[in-house]
Formats: sequence, structure tokens, C-alpha cells
Amino acid sequence: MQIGEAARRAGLTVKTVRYYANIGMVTPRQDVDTGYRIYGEDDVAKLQFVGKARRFDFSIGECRELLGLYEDRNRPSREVKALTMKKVGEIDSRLAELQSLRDELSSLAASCDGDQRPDCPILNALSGG
Amino acid sequence: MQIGEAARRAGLTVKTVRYYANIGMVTPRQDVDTGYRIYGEDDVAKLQFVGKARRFDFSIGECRELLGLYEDRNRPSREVKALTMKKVGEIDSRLAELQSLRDELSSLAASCDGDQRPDCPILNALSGG
DNA sequence: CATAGCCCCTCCCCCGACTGGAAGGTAAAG
DNA sequence: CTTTACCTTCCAGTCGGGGGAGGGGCTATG
Repeated sequence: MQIGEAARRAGLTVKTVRYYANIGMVTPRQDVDTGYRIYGEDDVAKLQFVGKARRFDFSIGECRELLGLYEDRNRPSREVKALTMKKVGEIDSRLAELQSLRDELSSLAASCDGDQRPDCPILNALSGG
Repeated sequence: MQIGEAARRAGLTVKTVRYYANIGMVTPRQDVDTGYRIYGEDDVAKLQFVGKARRFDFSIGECRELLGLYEDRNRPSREVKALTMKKVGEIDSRLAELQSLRDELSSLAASCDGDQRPDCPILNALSGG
């Protein structure tokens, strides 16, 4: 199939799929005459795999790594699990960070009258060290 | 003072402070002879303001907006509160998104034995639509 | 006097992960 | 034959800076 259908079936944009081909992540066959990229079912599977991993916040490098493990029929699942757990840890950190940010901002908002007067605790807090 | 001290006192890198000068966010005086940027106390206050707002996940554009409100002695605090509430909403969305991501990933990891066998639920889940 | 160690400057390229658009080839339908 | 909908490559831009080259300048020490 052509890139358009492959992209549609993988839930990605054509631009993104072309980008993945360019960086050597998912490399389709190429029509010698037209220069069109030709995707097979296996390519679509890989695109779906990468798409989902990206939505799971894996970086391109990590996707490449996962894809390597995915394609290697003899890989130990230990490596995959380790990578996943590492990612979970990172998400936990980011969650904690965002949560404290949210609390701080929302208490600032609560302490602000939000009226016409120029005195605003939010700006005061921001301007204080 | 010179850019180095201003950056140190604002908790930013020199590169960042120079960048803020270039984009017109915090514009110091300039020594005619040496070309050095000269920062005053007011500039340091603005840098601190922007630095904290950035750590609060406000974008450069939003910082510019907040800084405008900060510098305008007659602005209604309503505008500031609205901007803050909007940001809190965005953080809430991102939190929910990250949380579901985390749950999905961690349950995948839990279902994976992590041994030598090539069968891995994580990869199976990723490759499934 | 030379050297070392800082501080400052501008300039340009680099990152990730794409996205947008220009300019042009290809294929199928009317 | 023309229109439409694909596809191609290539270049530039996004955001928020970071890295480093190449240069000027100040002070302190040998």
C-alpha cells in the first residue's frame, strides 16, 4: 500500500511516517519507477507499535530500542520490562512535579480577588524571589 | 551589574538571560564602549519573575503577557487570575493524561515476568492496535 | 613583559519530533 | 485534455534555549 493508507491505518500523519522512514525507524520498500514508498502489513504493524510507544512517552531512541527488541525473536523480556519500569519512574517524577506546581498555582489563584484592583497576590508571589 | 551576576541572582544561566534580552523580554541598558549589558535591580526582579513563571510552566508568550501585567501599575488582577486559572486547567489535563499513561504502563510491567523467555506482554500490547 | 584565568561579546549550528509549504512527478477519473 | 488526489524531495520553521568558535578585555601573578 502507499504511504497514505499506511499512515491512516497506523493513526499517524503522512509527514510523521515519512519522517520515520527518513530516520531509519520504519523503512518501507521503494518503487523503482515512481519513487513511491510501498508499505506492507509488517510495516504497518511496526508503525502502530511505534505510534503507541510514542503515545506512551517513549522517545524516538527508546522506540528504536523497543522496536529492536520487538523484532528480535530471541530477546529476553527482562530488557523490555526494565525499560518500561524506568519509564514509569520518570512519569512518577513528572507527576509529582506537576502536582506541586498545580497546588501552588491554584492556591495563588484562590488568594487573588480577581477584581479591578491592581493588587494581586499572584504577581506578588511571582516577583518575590 | 554585569550579566553574570544578574543571572546568578535570578537563578538563570547567562545564555538564558542573553536570550531573554534578544527576544525583548528583559532588556538591560548597554555600555556604549564595551557593548556589555548592564542590569539594574529592576531588571533582576523581572528576571526572577520570568524565571519563576517559567518554572510554573508558563510559556514565553505567557511570561511576556504576565510581565506586561506586572509592569502595568493599573491593571486589574482579574486578568492575572484568569491566566493562572487557565494554566491550572491545562496542568489538570496533563496530569490526567500522564496518570492514565502511568497506570497502563505499570500494569503492563506487572503482567510481564521479566525473565528470559521471549514472550512479553508489554510488546504484545504495543503491537496490538 | 608575558601568561593565565576570568568575564564579556556576536554568530552560527544543534537538539527532538515533527509540521508547513513550495515545486514538481504520477495515476486515475471524467 | 484537464482536474483531482496522490506522491516525491528539499528547505525552513517551531520552542527554549545549549554548545562552542573566535574575539576583546580586565586583573593578577610569575
